[in-house]
Amino acid sequence: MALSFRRISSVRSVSSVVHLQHPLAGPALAETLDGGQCFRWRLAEDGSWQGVSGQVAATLRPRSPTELEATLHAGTPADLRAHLADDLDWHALADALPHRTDGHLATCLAAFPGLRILRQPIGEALLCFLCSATKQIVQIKQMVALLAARHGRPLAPPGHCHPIVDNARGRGREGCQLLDDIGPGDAAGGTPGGAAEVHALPTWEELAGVSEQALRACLLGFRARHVAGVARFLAERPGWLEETAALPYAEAKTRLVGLPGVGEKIADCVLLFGAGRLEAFPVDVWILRVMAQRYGLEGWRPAQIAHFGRVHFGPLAGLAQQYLFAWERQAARRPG
DNA sequence: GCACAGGTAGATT
DNA sequence: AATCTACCTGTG
Repeated sequence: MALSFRRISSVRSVSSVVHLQHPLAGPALAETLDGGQCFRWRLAEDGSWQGVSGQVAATLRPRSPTELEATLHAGTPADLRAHLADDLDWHALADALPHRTDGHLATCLAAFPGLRILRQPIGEALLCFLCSATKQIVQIKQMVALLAARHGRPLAPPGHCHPIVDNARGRGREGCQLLDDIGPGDAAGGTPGGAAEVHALPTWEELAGVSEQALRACLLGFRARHVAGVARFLAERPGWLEETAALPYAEAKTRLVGLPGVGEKIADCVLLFGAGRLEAFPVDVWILRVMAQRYGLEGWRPAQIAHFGRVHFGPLAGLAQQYLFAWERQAARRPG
């Protein structure tokens, strides 16, 4: 199979080495896990990546461009493999973008070789991007962490929280400050002082039972009304999201845009990150800036930019968007 | 104190 | 159909 898991510890252990079929390292790894396409991965102080998606909770340690040491706190290797979308050749996909005739795109590709679009459960993508409206990534992560800690189901029993890693003494402790830790100064909702449990994001069924006030308490602000509205809508329509994910792109997008709080941009994010539709081309303020400043499309409106993107970048426009976004964020962090 | 943040929806021109 | 504006709230 694409990606094999070789156990490196005892029978009960959850630690494995993930052999990637396609290289994922350096800036591409960081940008894939923490570049605004998902909001539950974070870089720990020891250099490991800790994250949750669906039923997966994992700590990843890069060993080589094609090897990740993966400690699974919850979920299966197959789940992790699917989340990382290692069955697709992301270098080949990037090479299929029009970088030979687009110098700026070529620059972005060279800066983040191997950048991926992760596969997230569509319901989680919808929830996260409903929270994203006019918020910075740090704050979206905060909201999502609170939603999981207060309203999500525990993913692993408390005793399961210390991974056994037998090739080093006592390493693995850091796996425990995982995920539901929401930073200093945030008293409520957490497990006081003790080892944090790993929680999944609440399902939409679970969210239907959460009051708008409780959602606001998770720092959602006006987005709480949108989340509550979507929860009410979906509660009466089991399978609606999954059916939507299976529809052709245009039809799926039309359905999503009908949800409260979901416009063109969020619908495209849900389809790109939650339904594997690489043709979806979300147009946000960053992309608007990129197109104005680097493609000379000053004054174009979002709908025009979206059309340009689909035509210019083609069926993998969403991947191009992620590269452009990554480059622009890096430029913003390090001017000059 | 004030603008701004990976937007959306409803009102106004 | 293009252009405002309110909507929440943490951060600089």
